[in-house]
Amino acid sequence: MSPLPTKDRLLDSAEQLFADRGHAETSLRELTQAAGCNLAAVSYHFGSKEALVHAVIARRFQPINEQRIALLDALEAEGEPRLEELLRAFVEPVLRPEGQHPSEVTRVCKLLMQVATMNDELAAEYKQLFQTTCQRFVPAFCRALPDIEARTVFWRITFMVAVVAMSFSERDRMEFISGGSGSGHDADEGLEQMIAFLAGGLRAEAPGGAR
Amino acid sequence: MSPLPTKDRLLDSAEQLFADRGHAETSLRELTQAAGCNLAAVSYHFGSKEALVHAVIARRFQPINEQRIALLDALEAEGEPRLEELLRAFVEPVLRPEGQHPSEVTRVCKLLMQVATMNDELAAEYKQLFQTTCQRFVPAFCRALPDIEARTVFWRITFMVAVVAMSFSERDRMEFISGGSGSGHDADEGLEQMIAFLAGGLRAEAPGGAR
DNA sequence: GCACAATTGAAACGAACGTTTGATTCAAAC
DNA sequence: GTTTGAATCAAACGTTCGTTTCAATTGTGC
Repeated sequence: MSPLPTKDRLLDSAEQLFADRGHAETSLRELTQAAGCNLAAVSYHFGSKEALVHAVIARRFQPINEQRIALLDALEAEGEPRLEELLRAFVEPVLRPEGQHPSEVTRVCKLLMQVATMNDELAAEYKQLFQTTCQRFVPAFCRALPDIEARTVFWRITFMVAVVAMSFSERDRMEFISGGSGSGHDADEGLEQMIAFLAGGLRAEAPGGAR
Repeated sequence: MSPLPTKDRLLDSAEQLFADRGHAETSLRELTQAAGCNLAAVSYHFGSKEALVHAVIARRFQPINEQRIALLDALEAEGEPRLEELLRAFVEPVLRPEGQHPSEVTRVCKLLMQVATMNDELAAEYKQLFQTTCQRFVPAFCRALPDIEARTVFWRITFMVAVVAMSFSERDRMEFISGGSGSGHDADEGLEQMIAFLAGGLRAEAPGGAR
């Protein structure tokens, strides 16, 4: 009937439900029912609900950051990367992850948002998954923007993180914004639009000069 | 002892706790204890926990959007506003709300994020609070960016919304990004940095041309 | 065919949840 | 001084939660 083992079905159902309504509002009973397995399977395979949450998050975020680092390595092997190349290496693993269906992008971005919103002691553990990415990309962005002082670059990377995490966390936000006349369902177009937007923002005239 | 009436103390404590860990993970027992009142006070003054959540959100978001519309009215009374002026009218009510302590900015942005993450049928009700703002600002941004086609402007407004809602939702994100060497605790500087970044992104060369 | 470990199943556990109840307090109106 | 209505309180309600238990089932090496 179900080709996947119980552990994977649990991860899949949990990801879906956690992204849709948050882990706090998802009970193990509806989760295990969606996965087609017994309630006790969560304790058996993961130990606790909290451990399942962690497994769901790590399963998605680790590959994203590994892919980011790999792309950055490839870029830096050929010299100093241009800003747009850096942006592509940073954004593409989220918006066009390898071997993954585009319909999963919204789900992953919802998880990203929820982790960013967390304030528990748990959150620190999840955010550590992004530490290496930060340590590698922040200096690279600074080098790609030599005319902009570091403090301004830090601000703008903060803004960039918000764009990457939140823009695709809801399929219909662009439809709401445009009043129904435009929908942002094309992930490839969204990627190019996002890179262009971020490049413009990162390279913008420093505040004070622009007024 | 406590100068504020129970209803207001409940709203204040609820806002604080909802922002910190989310409404689903906040029990009415700890909430009423923080507010220094009885457990039944929530039912008495609001009817239900859900109604309290709604009251907390509406109390912050309604003034923000009213202030946005008022600023936009003032701008358009003097002709066609420039892009930076539009941005200021859109961002300032969030980052520098009138008669409010700057320490509350983070709290409000956390609420903004959580509403953006919601997928319940409730969420639609909350997002309706932003409908008028959308209907007024989106055409204004399109007029301020005559060289950029509407579809691209819609994408970029989506990105802008992410920046405004999420960038200040955590006090220490910039510190994490900068590796500890920079902190984004100055709301005034953040406002100017954000406007400059958004202006650059909104005016950027259209995707495809920039490659 | 048998022993054995891994996995699944139904049922129950205590704890915590949102809500309701009914008595009590308290200040203003008459 | 009495009445009245709003506000607060402690206590209990039924439900749902995550977790545990232990028997039943399954698959595998011998």
